[in-house]
Amino acid sequence: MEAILEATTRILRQDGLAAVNTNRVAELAGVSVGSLYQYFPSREAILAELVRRLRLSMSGRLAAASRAMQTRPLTEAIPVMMAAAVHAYETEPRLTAALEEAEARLPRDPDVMAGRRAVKEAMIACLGRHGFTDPGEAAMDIVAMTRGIVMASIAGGPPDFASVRRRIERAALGYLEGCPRVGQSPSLA
Amino acid sequence: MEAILEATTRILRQDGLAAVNTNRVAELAGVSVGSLYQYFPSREAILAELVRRLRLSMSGRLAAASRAMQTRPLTEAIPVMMAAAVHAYETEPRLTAALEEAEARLPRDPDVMAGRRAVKEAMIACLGRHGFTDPGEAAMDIVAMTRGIVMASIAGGPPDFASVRRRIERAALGYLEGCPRVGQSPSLA
Amino acid sequence: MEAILEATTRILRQDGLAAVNTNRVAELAGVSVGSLYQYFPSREAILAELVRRLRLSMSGRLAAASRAMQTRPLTEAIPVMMAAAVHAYETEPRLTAALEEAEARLPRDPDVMAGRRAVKEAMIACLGRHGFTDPGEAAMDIVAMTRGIVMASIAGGPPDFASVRRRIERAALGYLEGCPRVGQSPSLA
Amino acid sequence: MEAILEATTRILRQDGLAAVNTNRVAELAGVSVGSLYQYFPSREAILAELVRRLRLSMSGRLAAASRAMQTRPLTEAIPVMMAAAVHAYETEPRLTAALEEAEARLPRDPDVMAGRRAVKEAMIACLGRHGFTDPGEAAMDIVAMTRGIVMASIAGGPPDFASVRRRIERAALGYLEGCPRVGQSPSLA
DNA sequence: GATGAATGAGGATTCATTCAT
DNA sequence: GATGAATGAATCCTCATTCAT
Repeated sequence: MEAILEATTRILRQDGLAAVNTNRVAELAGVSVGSLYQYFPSREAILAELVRRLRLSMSGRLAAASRAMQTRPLTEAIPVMMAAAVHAYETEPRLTAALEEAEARLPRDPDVMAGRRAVKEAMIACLGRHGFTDPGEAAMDIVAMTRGIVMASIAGGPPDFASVRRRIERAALGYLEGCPRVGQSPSLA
Repeated sequence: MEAILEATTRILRQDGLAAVNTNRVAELAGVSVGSLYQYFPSREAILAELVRRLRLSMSGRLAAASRAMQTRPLTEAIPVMMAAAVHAYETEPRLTAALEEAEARLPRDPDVMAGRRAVKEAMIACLGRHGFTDPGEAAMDIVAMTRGIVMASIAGGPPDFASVRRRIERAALGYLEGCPRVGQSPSLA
Repeated sequence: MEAILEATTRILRQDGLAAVNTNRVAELAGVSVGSLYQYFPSREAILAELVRRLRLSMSGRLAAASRAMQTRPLTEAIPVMMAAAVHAYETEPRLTAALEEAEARLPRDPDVMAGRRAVKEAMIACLGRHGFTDPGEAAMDIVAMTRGIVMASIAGGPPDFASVRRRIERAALGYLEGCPRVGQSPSLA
Repeated sequence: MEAILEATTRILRQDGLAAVNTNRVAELAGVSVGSLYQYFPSREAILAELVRRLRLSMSGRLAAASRAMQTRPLTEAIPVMMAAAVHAYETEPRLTAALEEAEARLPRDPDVMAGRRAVKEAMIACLGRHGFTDPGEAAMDIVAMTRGIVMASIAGGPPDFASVRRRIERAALGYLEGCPRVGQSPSLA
């Protein structure tokens, strides 16, 4: 079972979503197609599981960052949050992109939705502490901007992730600067 | 020929890229498969043509906006630019998303690349006029952020585009606020 | 009409029988498919006409050689006959091979059969004059051997036709040496 | 797998190469198209395997004949060699012709080339023992003549193979009579 | 007569899934 | 539980032929 997921991961990383077919996965995993179907009811189910794990690890990482930054000023928290958000893209760009592609094709999975929500919650928690009026909207946008910049950066071969992170921080902080807050101090710090 | 493109467009809009197959396109277009292949050498060619048209219209729209805003302050130019950039997503969210997916799968097409470059050039032209040190990077990031926010907004059903546009402007202006400029005035206006 | 045959010939020569399709022929001939079908009822008919012409030219050439050698000894006649038989392969190896392939696929055509018969008759006339008991059989075999050697020689790129001709003469004369004759002289000359 | 080859063989024998298509083969073999593709990667591969087997059996038969005739005079060896060379055409004329046609269309296969070479080598071994100056050329020509006569005999329905063999022997011996040899005796025996 | 757009049956190939062993 | 051979619907594409203009 782990072998099946591992094999799928490898194919996703190397040749993308379209190259994932049950026969190839089974062969690479060293099991038979029959066994594959014993553990997963369908090809989709394998991908769904992988997507679930990705979302879980992402949300876990962001939640941890959010907790760690609980008492820190925004200018310090945002870079840490952004690093957490970008982590998967940075370490596994092709795999992550392929899994996001898979996620888009798959029917809505509750666990995946929960993971996405958790990512947002972590951001919301972080932003809420700093008095933003609509932390949900801001969280969603920041995550979306981040994904946008990272995906575009990846598209042209492996990018300089230091630069990517710097620009993401700039985008996030810039965006937040324009967001309405209750009783805010003039600076974000 | 237009009928074929129209049929493909309809399928793309309704059921996404995976649902586009030559038989269905031909049927919906009211022609035979043979005729389809008389006008397009392959399934890919149909999609390529549609992608090309999308890129062309996008770049045209942005170039026009850039020209129109030539002498205006950034705070006025950015909203106009952003509206132009988002137009396709706003009017045809599912179709546009499907075509972007198609674009990713298709081999690099010179016209499409030119279209993409033109979009960036329009942004660069606009930003360059306001003294940004690296307008290319800023242009790429703003376009990427924009796409990110729009795609995320679309994902959960048809969004309130007025809100989307407002947030995109906020993101773009916020990002630019943090960008290095030569001899810049303290404000963006 | 000649243009159609000419175009077909060109395709046959360059890309072989499988590459002959009505659209390509029409295009290369500079006419429309419709016109093509005005002159020839089917794709096969075009090929049949070409095969017919090949057989006609072959039989004409051999008949002429046979007539010219009417009063000459076999050792002189055979080289001339062989040269005539091989002429088409020598000048148009690819085209001739392609047409023989076509002939094999086509339904028996009376004209083509007549041409084949005429080739045989020319050989028979030549051999009959020299007292062979079964000139028909000998003629058929000599023609067949000739084709065999030529086709095999051609298979490995353009051969040295001087050598090919010499070997064919050797084969033909050697074969005839072993054939029963009525009142034959001990030598073939 | 054997069933697939058997079905293909049957179609080849009955209706020739053009009639071989994967659907028909699968149906006649009593398997699904999917199964066919489990055993053979393509239509060509099926034909290639059949061609390979034909070449193998031909070369095996000729090599055996060559070995058996190692110490016998040419006049005795040639009939045996010719019988071996013609065997496939004699027992399966239509199938053999169809497979040779297939071979011509298929990309060069190393095994098939080896088989062809082996056929020639067997002839060369046999001829070399009798002092022919250029046994390679003679071998090629004799094989080619043989094929030529057999194919032509076959063309007009199933021939009298006793007669065919006799004529092939005559052709081979006659050809060899005219070939240069080192220190040869006046007769071929 | 000429045109060439339209037709659609036919053919090769893929791959998710099943099920007898 | 495991296996992997078998399935066949689905898909892309070709090309001989027709027929309205």
